[in-house]
Amino acid sequence: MVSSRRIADVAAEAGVSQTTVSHALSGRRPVAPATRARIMDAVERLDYRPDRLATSLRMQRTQTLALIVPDIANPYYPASARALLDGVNDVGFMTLITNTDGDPEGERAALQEMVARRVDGIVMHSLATTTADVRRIVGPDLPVVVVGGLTGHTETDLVVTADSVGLGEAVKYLHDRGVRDLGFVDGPEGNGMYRLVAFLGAANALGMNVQDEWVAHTPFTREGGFAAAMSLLHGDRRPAAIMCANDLIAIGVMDAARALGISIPRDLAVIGFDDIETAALVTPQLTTITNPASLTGATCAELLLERIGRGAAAPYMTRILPTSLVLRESA
Amino acid sequence: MVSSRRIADVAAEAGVSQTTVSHALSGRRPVAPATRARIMDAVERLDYRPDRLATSLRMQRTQTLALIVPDIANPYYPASARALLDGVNDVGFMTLITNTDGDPEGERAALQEMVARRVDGIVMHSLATTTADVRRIVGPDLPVVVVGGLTGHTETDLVVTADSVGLGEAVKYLHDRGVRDLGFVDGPEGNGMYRLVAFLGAANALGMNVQDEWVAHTPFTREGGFAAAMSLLHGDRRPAAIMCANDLIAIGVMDAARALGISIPRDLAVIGFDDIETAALVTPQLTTITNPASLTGATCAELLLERIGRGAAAPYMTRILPTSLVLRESA
DNA sequence: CCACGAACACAAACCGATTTGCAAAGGAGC
DNA sequence: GCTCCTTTGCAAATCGGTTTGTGTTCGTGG
Repeated sequence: MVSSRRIADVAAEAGVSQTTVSHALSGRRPVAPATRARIMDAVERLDYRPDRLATSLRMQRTQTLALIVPDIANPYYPASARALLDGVNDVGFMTLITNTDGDPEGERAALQEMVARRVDGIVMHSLATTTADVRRIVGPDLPVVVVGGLTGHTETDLVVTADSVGLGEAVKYLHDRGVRDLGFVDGPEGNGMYRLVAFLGAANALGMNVQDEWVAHTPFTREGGFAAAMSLLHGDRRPAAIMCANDLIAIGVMDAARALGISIPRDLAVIGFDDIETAALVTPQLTTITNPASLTGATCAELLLERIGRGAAAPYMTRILPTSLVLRESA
Repeated sequence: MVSSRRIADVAAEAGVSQTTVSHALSGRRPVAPATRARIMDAVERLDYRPDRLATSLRMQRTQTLALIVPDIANPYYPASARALLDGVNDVGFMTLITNTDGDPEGERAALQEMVARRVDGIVMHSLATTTADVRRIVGPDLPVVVVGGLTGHTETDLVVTADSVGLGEAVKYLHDRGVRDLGFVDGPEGNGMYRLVAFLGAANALGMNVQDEWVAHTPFTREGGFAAAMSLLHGDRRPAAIMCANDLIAIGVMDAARALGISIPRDLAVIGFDDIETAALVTPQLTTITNPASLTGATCAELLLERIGRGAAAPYMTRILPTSLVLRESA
């Protein structure tokens, strides 16, 4: 109630030394039951709560994690963030969240700031930074989970979705329905382009026709998808289907089709990526590829806690999460 | 790169005292340009970055804020959070985010934890705690902005939306269209029920017929809305319109109507609250009341920074943000 | 040649906790 | 009644910075 109490106040109130209070609270050394009771009583009376700052400085751990995302307002991230927060709150961690807008410089700055704040671990949804870059910035010992990087050689723990599986399913589905002319609207250039690459691989494997002007880059937003599709659909020959790097882009593409009087899915099939909640609510309902956001967040929490428990020496871990095609109305 | 450097290392590298390094970096005392250059050089070479923990402990400010929300995965909050984060990042603040699920005990625990972590300020979307409770928990001096509490006597800074304005518009709109029988699906009982109260006020003023069994409480989710509507629409006499405490509930209500073969808006009008992005994408498009999420977050940032600048003595501030009816297809 | 100011070093206090080495008190065993 | 051990408490060092008071050195102007 009054100004915040220090451990010395508690010691005075209980008539013991600071040391004894600390030991009573942490249990690192035995304290007589009667003494402990007096101390607890004083703690209660003074409404004492240890300063986590001082504790952190002394213990060299902050019980704090960092979550670095491109944009928390992008509907994919909140679900993932929620699962992460739930997973780590149980063991007393709080989480600092920051946005980078996918900007490499922003990602670097965010990492440095988090290091300076001595977080115990970082979860990063990286678009523009490799795990090697990350490791170089944060130093060799800090637990880091990168979401969505490249598998294979990695210098952080990794959670990836098997995008190529879902994308392959989707391309095959379109192929089976007779589609041959395919477009793809990717995120901004230099975002890693994993999905574009996986898409092109699958499309090539089935001999699909993907013309260069049917591949566009745009921000991961509804507006971005709209703009990209408007120019992409204006050529004299247009693709029979457009796949997108996320659902918001796909919704924007559907906006554009509507604006141009193109019927979905009859004249144009549209497939998104992520399966955000909205995907099932739009008209027509969006056919998309599930990207298990909540599972991703929970897996990050698991990996990070395991890493914190095992130390930096243990080999890096990679978890691959499944994706799959969800058929609805847009394709 | 190597393990993290301390200020003493920089002092040694530059051949000056620790004191001079600190002064050079903070500018609190003059340092000769040549010396400063040597120091900056050493900082660069060693990749030194001051330990924010130690600085925070000494300076008694953490450059950290807390954002306490019921559920970051609820689509209303991310937009608000993003605006808040943007507003305070510019001045070097990072933000701890935590979820309470609207649980009073969770809200109390979150507040206490944030106080123990010595955050410089708190933004709380409160459902179950009064500003007086908050003030008692955090002590008299900590800057706090509560979103969505009761205006009038308050013990924190306050950002509220003028819910009654939008609700009044909506009720009047329905009245003008000849609707007399009205229902309301509110959030969980004990959530403050500001919207229910405002709704009832507006409905009474126009002589609407709001039967007790047409008012329900349910979680702020799609599933909650569905369940509430299923039982609400089962009576032998049902309302001609249902208004809801948020859009997710409203979407659930529409699910229920569809399941029961009730046509919207012909047989039942549905009006939501918040105008989340999805509202414009569902079918039929949801008529709802705008709740300017992004503006709310930005306003919280402003208020908090102003409060931090002015100190605890300045009188509490209240900002009232506009809401208004957005006509779409569901009513 | 002296006075004065600027630049900087040095040592120490401080923020608020944890942890260690050491000493005192108390009980058990003989 | 004495020794030995266990239990418990105290003082001080520590985490890594910031800040202050004092002292030293150097350069400049009178």
